Amino acid sequence: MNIIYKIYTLLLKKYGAQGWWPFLGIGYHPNDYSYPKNSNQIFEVVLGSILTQNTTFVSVTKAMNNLQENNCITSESIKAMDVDKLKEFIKPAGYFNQKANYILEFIQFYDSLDGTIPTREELLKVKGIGEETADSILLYGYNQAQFKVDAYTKRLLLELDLIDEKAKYKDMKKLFEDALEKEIQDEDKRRKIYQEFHALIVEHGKHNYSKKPYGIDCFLKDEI
DNA sequence: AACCAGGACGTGA
DNA sequence: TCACGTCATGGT
Repeated sequence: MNIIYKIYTLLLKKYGAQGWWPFLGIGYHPNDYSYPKNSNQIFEVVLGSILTQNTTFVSVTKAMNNLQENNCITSESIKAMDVDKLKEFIKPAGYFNQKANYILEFIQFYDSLDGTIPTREELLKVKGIGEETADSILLYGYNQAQFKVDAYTKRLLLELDLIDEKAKYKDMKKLFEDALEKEIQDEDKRRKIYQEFHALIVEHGKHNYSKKPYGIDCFLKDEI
């Protein structure tokens, strides 16, 4: 077992399945990786992916609830509403001016897809979708085996001495994907692990890599 | 009161 | 390419 996969097993043992997505309604379903099931649910994941940029889960949940309570959780309903209303609903998530525009930009792109699955390159051309959001959309929205890297991931890798400071997003993404491809051959099984792994890193990150100095009580340092 | 959150973009060097 | 400022609300 390589070190990356070992980190996954250790995190899973400590925190259990996180059951990320959906944000809304029925809530999280640990060990259920079947979401989303239709176009509206895919769009809901995109909304969450954009709103969650540099913001906390709780703030995004407020924004998502605002949207749902006003029946504005679909791309069609958002297109039909006033932009200022949209900004008002998503305000708790921060950067509401930018994010409102990002959402509208994505809807144009989403309509042009006509139900087909976008490539990562196509997503990256949409204003407001960077590497992490693209991977989030593909991984949790389209159930594609794309590993998502975030700030916690980099801090963890740094603290475990698996990368250096100047490691870039693609370097870290490749580190995880190469390691997990060797361990897990079945792509759909791997995709489920990608989904769970990132959620586990966030959970571990909240506890150990949120405030400096990072990782002082990180149990992974002793186990690896 | 400073710092950070499930980041991305625009700018200048 | 890369370092840096900006975007903004909300919790600790």
